[in-house]
Amino acid sequence: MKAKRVPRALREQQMLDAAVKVFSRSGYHAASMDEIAEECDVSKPMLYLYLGSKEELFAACIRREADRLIARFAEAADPSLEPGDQLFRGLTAFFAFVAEHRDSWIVLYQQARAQGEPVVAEVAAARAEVSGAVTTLLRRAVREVGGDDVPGPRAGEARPDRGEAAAMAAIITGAADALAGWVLDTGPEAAEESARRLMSVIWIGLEPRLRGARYGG
Amino acid sequence: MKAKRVPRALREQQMLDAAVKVFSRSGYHAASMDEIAEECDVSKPMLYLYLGSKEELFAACIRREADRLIARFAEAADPSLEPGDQLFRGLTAFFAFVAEHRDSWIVLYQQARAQGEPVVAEVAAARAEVSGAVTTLLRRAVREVGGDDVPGPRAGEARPDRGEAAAMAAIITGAADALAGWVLDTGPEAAEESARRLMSVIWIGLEPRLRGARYGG
Amino acid sequence: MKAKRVPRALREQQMLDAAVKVFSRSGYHAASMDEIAEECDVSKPMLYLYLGSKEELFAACIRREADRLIARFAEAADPSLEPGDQLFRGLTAFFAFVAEHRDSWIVLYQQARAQGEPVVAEVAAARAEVSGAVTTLLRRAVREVGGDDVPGPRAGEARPDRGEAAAMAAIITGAADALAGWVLDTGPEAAEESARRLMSVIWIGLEPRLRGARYGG
Amino acid sequence: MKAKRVPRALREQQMLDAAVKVFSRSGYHAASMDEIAEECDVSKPMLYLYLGSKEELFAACIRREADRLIARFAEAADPSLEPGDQLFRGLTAFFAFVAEHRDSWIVLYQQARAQGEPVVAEVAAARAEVSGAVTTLLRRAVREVGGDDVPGPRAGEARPDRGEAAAMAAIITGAADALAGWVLDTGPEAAEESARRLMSVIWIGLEPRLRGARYGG
DNA sequence: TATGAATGAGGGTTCATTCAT
DNA sequence: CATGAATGAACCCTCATTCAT
Repeated sequence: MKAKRVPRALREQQMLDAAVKVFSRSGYHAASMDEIAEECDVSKPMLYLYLGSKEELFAACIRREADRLIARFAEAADPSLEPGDQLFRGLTAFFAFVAEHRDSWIVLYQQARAQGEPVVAEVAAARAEVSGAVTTLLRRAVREVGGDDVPGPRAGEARPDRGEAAAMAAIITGAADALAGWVLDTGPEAAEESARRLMSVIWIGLEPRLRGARYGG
Repeated sequence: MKAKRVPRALREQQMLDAAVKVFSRSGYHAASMDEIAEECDVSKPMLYLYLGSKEELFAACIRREADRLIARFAEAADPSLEPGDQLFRGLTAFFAFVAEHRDSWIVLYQQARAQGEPVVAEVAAARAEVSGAVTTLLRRAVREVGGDDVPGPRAGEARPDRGEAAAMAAIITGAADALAGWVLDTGPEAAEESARRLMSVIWIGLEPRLRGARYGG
Repeated sequence: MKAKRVPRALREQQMLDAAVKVFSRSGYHAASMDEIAEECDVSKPMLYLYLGSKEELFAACIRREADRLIARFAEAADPSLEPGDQLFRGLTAFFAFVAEHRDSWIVLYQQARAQGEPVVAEVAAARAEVSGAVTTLLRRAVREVGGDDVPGPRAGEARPDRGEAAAMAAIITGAADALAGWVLDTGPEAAEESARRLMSVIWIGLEPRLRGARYGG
Repeated sequence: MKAKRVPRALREQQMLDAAVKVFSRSGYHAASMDEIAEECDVSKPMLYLYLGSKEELFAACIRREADRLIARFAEAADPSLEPGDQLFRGLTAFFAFVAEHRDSWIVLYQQARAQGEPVVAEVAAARAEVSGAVTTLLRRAVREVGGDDVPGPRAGEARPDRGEAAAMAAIITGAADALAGWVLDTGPEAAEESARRLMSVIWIGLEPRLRGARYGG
């Protein structure tokens, strides 16, 4: 109860920790500033002094956790590897992150996606960054595999275009997201195992796809 | 002010329509009963008289929309077809539903997943029903493809077990979910096209997978 | 559900019955017109058509039950008896009434006394009528016992004046009231027994009092 | 608008003061939290922050006022006195309390008795404590007067039993209650005068009664 | 005679946010 | 650096009451 003097930088981290915990537990709207303040043993005025407002606080959470996640993914997906391995390692890092930072992931993916208006922007940006990394990876894969420039899929030609890379990235991140949720609900398993599960479904199909193969040929 | 007499059964549908619209726009918590009442030109007491409470109203929305979606999917995924076609038609129906009932889908998938506690159950149930249909489909596919009984993947054997069918269903619905979101953000395209996109990624890989092939050998 | 045509006079009684039941159960404010309408299987508009408003409905209840109670008391307290017997019989009738018409009594005494403003008048009037009967009885007793005219108690003289008769009536009705409540809480006993209990406390003291004896005198 | 800083302990008392005033004026149900908040120049959230809810606020009022009343009574009814004096002094204290704390008494006795369900418990408990004090006093009186053990009144024997002591306590408190109301309605008089009035009716009869005399015996 | 459909108004409760210390 | 005290604004819900049939 007696508030020990704590330097600002540290306090802010404690606040973000508490906020992530509470946001993940109750969702953005249902979470209350009282709850968060209590969780980190600080009075509400401090919260406002340091983080500005509920919305800004939430945005700060999103930013910090997204940065952490992206760092993990980027670090693992060494660009010197070939695309398949890159993706596999990246996904492994992702599942490891989810297991370690359960709350962070819940806020990023489950809670955040939903809200109306004010909050959406932050999360959309964070998510875009993540799937942007995957998109980049896929584009490189296409180039390496196919060689020449890539026309759209609609015109009858086979190889995927830029837009389609984004669609695939959406599919992959969505699938990873869902699988992470499934693992969290079902019981833990090694991050590598989850990554392999996912790769087994998508990559075997994705590789030929990158060469132009399509379902319904 | 208006007070046009409308029979109960009809009014309830109007109310659900309005509620779906508002919930999809603002999310469960941010949506207010006033907003919903205004949206369907009815006073709040009528909402409460017919639908009971905000929570019950939300549950009724979820139920109605989930039933619609499941009906569409089930109707399309004719069990007499072979598994690949079944899934393709089912997904096509799904994407068509999302395009037609944008709000319904948003409530079911985007808004619903997030909330803390009270609402989650309804949505979880609805989602379970959907991915349950896919799981069933995959199990049948495994049987048809593999012939004999199916051991687990952890023990070193190759073919996916029952739990893994659920994981795959999660992956597929998650991927479909994400792709639907991408289509909604990016601009419309034919439902068949989206389904083909998705099948191109997952089915080409899934079929060998059903026979026991795995990534990373 | 199908409303059988019922003549107005009868319906009104049914409504009052239901209202008494509900008012006694929940109190004036907490009772809702819906509850009452449902209790007597009639639609709310009928309630309003016949009884006017919640307040009027309550007043009608009070009036009817108070009249019943007063009739019982008056009938029993035969003025040809001597005062002690008169009171004893009156009280016996009162306790019998309470036992038979539990709800009526609760509304009259427990619920009714409390409310703020609008309702109070009706109840005050009814109660005044009851204790008025007792006051009359006591005045006659004083006359019979004492003979001559009665000065006030403040001037040093002994015999009770008119005001004091009212005070005594208040004491007696209050005591009867409390004892009735006690009996209701504790378990039933014969009305005569209750009356005797009460008389044993008050009358033995009251009789000398009527002659001018006082405590601390 | 005002926002004068007042320490919590004090504010709580102000709130209880205001609440007692308003509850006594309008009754539990009819009283609104807005009214109470306005009465003590505080915003509603403060009320809720400090006292929890309307029900808890009411309970707190009851508790505080009941404690005050009981303290007054107990302090006056010095157990070293003989029973009659004890009761006389206790009643005097009671009537003094009623005159001084009109609202408190109204809440305790008039308003509180009535309500449906939630509130009843608190008041019942408080009232039980009061008449418990009287019961104790009567029991001691019985012992002092009668000497030996006390059988029930139903079996033909004369002296009152334990249950009957409670009945008598109910009678006495009910009578005091009623007389207090009468005094409040009629105009003030000295507390001693009221107590003497009441003793004159009940004690002269009660004393013989304690020895076994009965009406109609 | 009888009712399903409808509402204005208000009550209890909570929340994000800010002073004054 | 830190907080207890305070509030405007909403939100969910319910009620007494009335049309239109």
